[in-house]
Amino acid sequence: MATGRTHRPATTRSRGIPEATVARLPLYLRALTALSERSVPTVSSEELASAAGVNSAKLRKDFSYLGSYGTRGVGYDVEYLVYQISRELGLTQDWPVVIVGIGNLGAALANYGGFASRGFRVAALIDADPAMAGKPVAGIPVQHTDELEKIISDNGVSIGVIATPAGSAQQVCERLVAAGITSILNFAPTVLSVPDGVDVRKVDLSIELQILAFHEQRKAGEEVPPEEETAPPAAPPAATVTKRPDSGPDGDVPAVMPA
Amino acid sequence: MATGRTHRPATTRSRGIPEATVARLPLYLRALTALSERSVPTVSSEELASAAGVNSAKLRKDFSYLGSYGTRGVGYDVEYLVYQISRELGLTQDWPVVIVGIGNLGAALANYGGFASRGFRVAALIDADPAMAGKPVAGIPVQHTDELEKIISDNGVSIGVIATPAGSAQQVCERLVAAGITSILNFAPTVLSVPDGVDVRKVDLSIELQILAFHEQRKAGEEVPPEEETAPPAAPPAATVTKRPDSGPDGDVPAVMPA
DNA sequence: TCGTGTGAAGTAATTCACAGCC
DNA sequence: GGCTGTGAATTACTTCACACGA
Repeated sequence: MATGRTHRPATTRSRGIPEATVARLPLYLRALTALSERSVPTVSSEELASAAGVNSAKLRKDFSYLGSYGTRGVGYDVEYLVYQISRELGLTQDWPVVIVGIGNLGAALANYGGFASRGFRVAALIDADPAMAGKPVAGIPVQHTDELEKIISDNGVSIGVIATPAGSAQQVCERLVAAGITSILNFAPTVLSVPDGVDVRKVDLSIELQILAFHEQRKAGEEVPPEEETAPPAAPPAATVTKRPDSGPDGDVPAVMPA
Repeated sequence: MATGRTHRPATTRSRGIPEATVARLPLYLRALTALSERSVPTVSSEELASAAGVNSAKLRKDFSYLGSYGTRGVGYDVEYLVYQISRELGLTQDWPVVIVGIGNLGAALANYGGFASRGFRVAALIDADPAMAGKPVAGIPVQHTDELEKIISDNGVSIGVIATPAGSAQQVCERLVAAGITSILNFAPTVLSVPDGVDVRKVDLSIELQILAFHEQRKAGEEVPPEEETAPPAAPPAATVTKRPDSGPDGDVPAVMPA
């Protein structure tokens, strides 16, 4: 999962709905919306689960936390379920969001159609570069960071997206929080620290690739058998280094990587 | 968490390392790299955990799956740990990746520095639009989809990034897999189906925002107490609809949302 | 009869708490 | 004395399997 919460221990069930379930509701919603467009009236847990890429037991259990919205022997009413999930997710109102940091990524986010179509409205684009100020991106003029507090309070924004370089992210985060933002989606490759009551989710492209590389390496390792010992890596610290019995092939050279 | 695996049940412990631990290793690595740049020689689990945004018990447990790389009473040797985690993640080799779909997002990804700096090399950019062919993005000329198979086999690419519109994603995915790709990072808002042995991770911007909206709504709901009943929503299907005792405030109107 | 809804069972992840080593 | 490493306890999540209602 490209993501993770920060505050509020994952253990806290939000209104009794497990966090893992909440994370899947948008998936179900997307599948249901597609069915709705094709005017499919009802759907079984099996069909919907398959469209959402999960198994049907999980889906039924997930829905059971919301209430009993299906009909035994029949399935779920698509339109009704779309509404119930939308309401549960808070998508029956629209949420103004601000995007801070209008570089390549910020601009891509501003242009991303998936926001507007799901109850999110880009209320403002903010960048620290004065040269950007006034330039329209995705039809919205970029405003300077100086205006940040005013923009947020004037528009009643509670969700902020950080797409700045890592070095500025914490500072931007603090200004957002001070200005009243209580939910942050962070694309900067850095850990944000926020006070209690503020939610942070992060999306880190390089972390996702690293996780893939881990599994990729494993696949490769299965084909190539033992592999002869190469010179052991960087000098261990002055300590007895034990290794798990099942630990993998030794690599070759330390190769410390840049930031 | 912006993400999730697809095949290979999450239950499968890769070489004994829990999936949840693997997902945190890149986080530790990033924190360690920062310490390394500041020439900090050793770090305690407490300090490192705080820098990575997790608690120290979790961090120590995570490291215990890799081996015993610390020194009791002292902490962990930064350089050594950087190497060990890099090796575990497969980052001591570099991984060529292809990015398919060079729109706003694809271009942003191509320009993203975090890839190159961590062992990933953008081997090629691929787009279906003939008008894009030859145009350089991030210094790399875009190639046409026709070349996809050749590019992958010529460069021995095993990791692919899909940044196409949702409608083309599955088809692109199938071509990638047929050409030998075994790990996919999917930015298209769609569920990809892949054969066994292929890993998929997804990043969906709109899903992340929806999860934030859920929690945001909850916060708002805590302030506003009971709230008078509004007219009940969309006509329920012909069935007795039960609701969980603790279910939330009723919204107002169905408001079916577009795709 | 069919498919939902859900207790119960099973599995994974987290946290506790302390023995062991420096 | 301080901090790692790890079994044990806890909590969260998933899957099973079947009663129940349409």
